[in-house]
Amino acid sequence: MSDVKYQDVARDAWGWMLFAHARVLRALEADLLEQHDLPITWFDVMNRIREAPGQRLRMGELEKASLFTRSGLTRLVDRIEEAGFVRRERSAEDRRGVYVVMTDAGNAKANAVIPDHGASIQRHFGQYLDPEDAEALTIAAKKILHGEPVPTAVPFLPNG
Amino acid sequence: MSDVKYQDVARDAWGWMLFAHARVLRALEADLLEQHDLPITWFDVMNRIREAPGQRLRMGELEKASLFTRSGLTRLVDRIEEAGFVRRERSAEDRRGVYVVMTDAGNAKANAVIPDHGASIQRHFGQYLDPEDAEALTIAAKKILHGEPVPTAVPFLPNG
DNA sequence: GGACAGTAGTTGCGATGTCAACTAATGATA
DNA sequence: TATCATTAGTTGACATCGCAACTACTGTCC
Repeated sequence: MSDVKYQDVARDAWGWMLFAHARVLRALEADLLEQHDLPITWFDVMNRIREAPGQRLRMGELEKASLFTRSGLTRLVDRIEEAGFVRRERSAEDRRGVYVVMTDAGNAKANAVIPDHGASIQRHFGQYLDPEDAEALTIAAKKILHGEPVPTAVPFLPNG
Repeated sequence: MSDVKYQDVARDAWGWMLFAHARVLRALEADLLEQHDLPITWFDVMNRIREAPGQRLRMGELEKASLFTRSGLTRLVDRIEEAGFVRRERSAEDRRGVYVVMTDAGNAKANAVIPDHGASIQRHFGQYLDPEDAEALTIAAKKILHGEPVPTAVPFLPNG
């Protein structure tokens, strides 16, 4: 197989991946909003904080885990905080820093949402894949991310 | 393998796919903007029009191919038109309708961009995948899109 | 041929995200 | 301790996108 042809294979894969990604994401967003009135970006941020030790995370760490920009996160956390699902705490050690912390209301909300969201992923994504397909997809994605920093836990929504 | 475990496999795959998607898309966008001062959304729309018979496409067809909403496309086409890469022509048969048509400047721009964009895809995506990985990814993506309408040609950027 | 449902596309408004500039705190250097 | 580069996070200005409402045109039904 020539180099040119291989490039075509890769380019095709990228195109199809993009299309599939967009369709699934839209469906998941719609489900979450309809069933729980929760934007998927909020849910993603909340899950990352829940996964962190002490259920709290600095803005900078959230940025690395979420692929949002810092300023985008500031505003996103503003909204989630206003809804009462997280709160900000100034860091004692470094007074520039802020911890974003889960609230009880936030944890309750997340616990209510997670089963339905898992079902949504199954319905719009997993249902169509054999286990080998899913494994292959995971392997390919990890290769693409190669040396770059990746989330420690598997995300529900890495990029908002 | 239990159902629960299989759901986890699928959910993991979705998470990793999302992360990989976001990273690659950001890199491609940045390259295209830096090398050719062209937003990737513009490039995507232009390519879809180029692929269409007569290098022209109705707004509604563009909507199906791009996963943008109609109103989003109206404004996106506004901007591309203002830059001179496409133009609108009212349909003769149906005077409600509009064709978006490539201009010479638009074709020249696309021709200049395509090789570099292909190289970007290779650099940020294809480089890390064996041919089998890329094939598996394509197969999985097609399965996910199952019965839904899909683009006739493989897109560079399906979802803007 | 007049009413009216349906279709094509645009527009007003609001929501969300980015970039660059900013404030505030830290830490190293002298 | 004064200076200054660096880091954490926020804010202002702006761009983009979606939903719902709108205009304009088509085609059908009576």
